Amino acid sequence: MVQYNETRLDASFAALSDATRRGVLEQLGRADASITDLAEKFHITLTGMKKHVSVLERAGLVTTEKVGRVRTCRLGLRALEEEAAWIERHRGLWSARFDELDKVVEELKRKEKADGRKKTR
Amino acid sequence: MVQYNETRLDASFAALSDATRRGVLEQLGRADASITDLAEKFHITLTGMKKHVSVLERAGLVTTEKVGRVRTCRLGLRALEEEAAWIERHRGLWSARFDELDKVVEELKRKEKADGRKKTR
DNA sequence: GTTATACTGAACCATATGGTTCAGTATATA
DNA sequence: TATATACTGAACCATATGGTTCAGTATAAC
Repeated sequence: MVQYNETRLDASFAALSDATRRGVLEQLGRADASITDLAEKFHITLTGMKKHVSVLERAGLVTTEKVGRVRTCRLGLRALEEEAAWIERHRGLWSARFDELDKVVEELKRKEKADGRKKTR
Repeated sequence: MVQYNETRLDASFAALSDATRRGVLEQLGRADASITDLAEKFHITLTGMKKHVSVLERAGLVTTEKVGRVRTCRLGLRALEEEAAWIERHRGLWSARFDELDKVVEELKRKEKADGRKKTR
């Protein structure tokens, strides 16, 4: 019954798939920054950085506020919760699946041993 | 000192940014499946599904094995560990950052109150 | 009032993505 | 051996991405 916003997951995983944008998030984790700050830090044009920030903003990972001529970027409040939930849920499925396989293997081993007489745990 | 494989993170977050591929992972969490199985399940062509599976495979999230004419897909062993680690690490930064802001706010409140005479914790 | 700063938007470019169709190849099945 | 199945690869299409340049607008500083 876990309900994910598929569209937002699309947007945020896509946002995370770029090293520059992950870097920006990391940076904003340390301090708020203007578009200019970020553009300089990552050696791309202002316009280029603006685009990255827009992507992060659309994904809800960053919020921005313009005061005077400066747009300040900060981490979004929502912050990776949904993404973490999705991944954790699937890590669960994953390991359940592997445990299951393990059990089958165990069972096979057990039977093999039993056939060879001795019963082991 | 945490070292991520940036290229792989790129690939796997990109792989996760598509709802069909997330569905495939979910499906493979329940049972292994052939390309045909998956293509039918998601109502796209064989060729289309093949591409999705290739993307997941390149990201290391899925492994496949061809026996006879059937290619069986299963979850990769690596399974989201790096992605989970990245996200968890940054959730940490995130909340540290917000705690910090909270502290500043607390401090401001405290001062305000102190100015109004009474000192509160 | 002029100039410098900080951003914004449009347009362009090369490449990638998600999908298709069509034409194979390889392997089972009858 | 003939036929059906399961995949594979090439080619195409529309749209998106990550980047640029260039031409603005708005605000601050002199």
